[in-house]
Amino acid sequence: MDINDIEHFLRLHSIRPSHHRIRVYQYLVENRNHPSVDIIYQELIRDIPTLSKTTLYNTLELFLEKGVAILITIDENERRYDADTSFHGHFRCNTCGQIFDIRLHTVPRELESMEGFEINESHIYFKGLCPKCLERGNS
Amino acid sequence: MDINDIEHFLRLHSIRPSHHRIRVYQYLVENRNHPSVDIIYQELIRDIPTLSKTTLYNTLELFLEKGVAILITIDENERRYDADTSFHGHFRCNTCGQIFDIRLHTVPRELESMEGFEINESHIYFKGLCPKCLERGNS
DNA sequence: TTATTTAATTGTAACCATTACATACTTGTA
DNA sequence: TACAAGTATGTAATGGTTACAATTAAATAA
Repeated sequence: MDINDIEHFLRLHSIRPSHHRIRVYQYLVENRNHPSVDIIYQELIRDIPTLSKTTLYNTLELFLEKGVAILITIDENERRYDADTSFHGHFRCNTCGQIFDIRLHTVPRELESMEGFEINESHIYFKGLCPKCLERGNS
Repeated sequence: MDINDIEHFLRLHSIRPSHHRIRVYQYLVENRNHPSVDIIYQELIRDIPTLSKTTLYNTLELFLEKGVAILITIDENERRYDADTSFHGHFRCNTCGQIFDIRLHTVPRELESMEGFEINESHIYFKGLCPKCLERGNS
């Protein structure tokens, strides 16, 4: 996704495409690693030495509001973000901490017990051990 | 659930039933409100004036390890606990903050894309507006 | 029961992600 | 160019959680 596309995309979602916002969104799109604020910060600060963490928090909060990113709370300690807003699940390895996307076949429609509720977000989280860490632990 | 039953239950899960542990577990069982640490603390401190928050954190961490409670991370700001360890979903109202249990019919078995993973926990979270807040907002 | 060992609890301080807020800077528009 | 509105910055505060050393309680054996 090139800069112009990102600019256009952000505008489409009524987000003014400032330099920083473009860079943050670009990072999210190109790195599907469900990064924490600190990971994004450490990565971008190398190119944008004046970047502040408050700006990151503001920008990410704006992305959530405008619906171009989602918040993942699978980690108890810090928030993680994902530019893939389509419905999918996540798996976190309890050893290495990595977060994997899980393609979901059966979209949960538990509407029976949820009449009268307005559902805006659905999240499915799995936790356990990823193949690499499993292998490492067995050897 | 009376004190002796709780004591026995904790022992069964290799948890030494100290006074505080019994009280904490009793609170969790009798109050299915998915409390935060602070809520439990405010409630128990009235009866146990010497209770410390560190003890609460230690106790709840032990409960998680031993599998007699689960951690709910549906709230971005604080951890919540549930003595109901059977598989069920949760709904959080974005207005009043209340957390509801959701009975799930279709247990997610997304095993296709998850071969090689060891799954220890599954969580399903919904967020939106509860009936009461919806009604209040419309009037 | 008493002595002894081990485990549980406490209180304080530290930690760290997140937020508040006032200031400074950019950008868009006339 | 000048103005207004929107963005970004840095510092300090907030608040949930953790580390740790000291104290207290519980379990076991003599």
